[in-house]
Amino acid sequence: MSIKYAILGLLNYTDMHGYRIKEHIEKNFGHMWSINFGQIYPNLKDLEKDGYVTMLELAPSDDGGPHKKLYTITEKGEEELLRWLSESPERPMLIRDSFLLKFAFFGFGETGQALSIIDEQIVVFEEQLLRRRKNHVRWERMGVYVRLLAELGITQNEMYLEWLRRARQEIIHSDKEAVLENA
Amino acid sequence: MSIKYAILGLLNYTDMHGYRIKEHIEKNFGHMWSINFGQIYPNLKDLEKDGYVTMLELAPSDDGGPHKKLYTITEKGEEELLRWLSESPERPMLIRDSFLLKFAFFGFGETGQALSIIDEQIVVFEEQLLRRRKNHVRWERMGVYVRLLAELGITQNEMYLEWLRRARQEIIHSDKEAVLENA
DNA sequence: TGACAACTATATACAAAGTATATATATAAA
DNA sequence: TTTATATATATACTTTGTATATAGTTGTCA
Repeated sequence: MSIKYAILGLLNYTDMHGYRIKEHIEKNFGHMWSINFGQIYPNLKDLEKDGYVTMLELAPSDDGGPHKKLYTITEKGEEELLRWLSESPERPMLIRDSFLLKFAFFGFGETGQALSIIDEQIVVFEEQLLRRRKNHVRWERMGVYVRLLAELGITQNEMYLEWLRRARQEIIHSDKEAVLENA
Repeated sequence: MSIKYAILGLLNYTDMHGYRIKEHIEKNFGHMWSINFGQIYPNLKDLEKDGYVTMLELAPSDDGGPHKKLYTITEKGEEELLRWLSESPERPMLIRDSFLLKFAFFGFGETGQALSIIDEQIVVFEEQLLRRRKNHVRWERMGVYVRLLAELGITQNEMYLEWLRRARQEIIHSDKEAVLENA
């Protein structure tokens, strides 16, 4: 239900076609948000059907480029976006993360395997943190809200890395204890 | 794909039926994870079809209670769980949160509305933090991994609350500046 | 120049995750 | 004894996410 509003929100900045929407999300929110064409095109159709956007079909000859469908938000669409903005968000966020799920069951497997997967995660999030810090400069000029979101991403990333490193240490520690108890 | 492994992991602790699985998740991970019967029952059927679990049908007369289907993990199921544990998690976590999405577009709406939604979020996460802290004592006895997960939840929650409060202040600040500029 | 890769662009089938609701029995309470 | 609540399963449906097909455009390099 919220993907429709994500698209509507982007179209409220500027007219776009599906491909451009994906590109925009990837460039600006690629580290914390991703979307697929399989979600974009059907949703654009629905938004048009509901009268929230209008579609202008551009034949290849019109601008030299490939066949495009340019979408523009309507007045009804803007109203709907504002209505949604003023509405309380449904339920609090839920974290669906296959690493954390795995982590919960690491006790059933071998400590060595757990540690090497944790090490992989540390690398992944170190790289992500670098990307986020690099992007932060660009986002600073895009208004409070976008800047604050970017800062949340960075803080959350730093905290998560700290936790991963601490987890690593504590797992090693508790493993040694277990070995001693068995001796 | 990972819900199957969540169920398999729980069944590796002890035999359960669908209703009990939901109850268990709600009690222990209800603040960070939720699951529906519509996900549990079809997945249990699939797991049985694939030979990862066996099912024992209990008629109402057998134990006095209502009709139950007790599921037990098989050796093949345990092997599959261990194989999955040793595998690198697919892609890093992605946060799907309707509040944060809304936040990105708050600039299109009125500052007052944004602030009141932020205030609601603060209340929600203050309550959640209390629940998490209360549960922490119970989780301390459940091994390193579960304890570390609980601690991640608490730290993440504290950090998020701090961010919400800071965001609130900075939005008010930048709103005053905007008013002055217009004057 | 002409073949081939990379990029732009849309579309659809499919799978997984999540929501809503229906059904039935058992137990507790009023 | 009726009613509400808890236990238990099932299924239809919606939303989200993945994979893949199709087609024109641009760039390149042999």
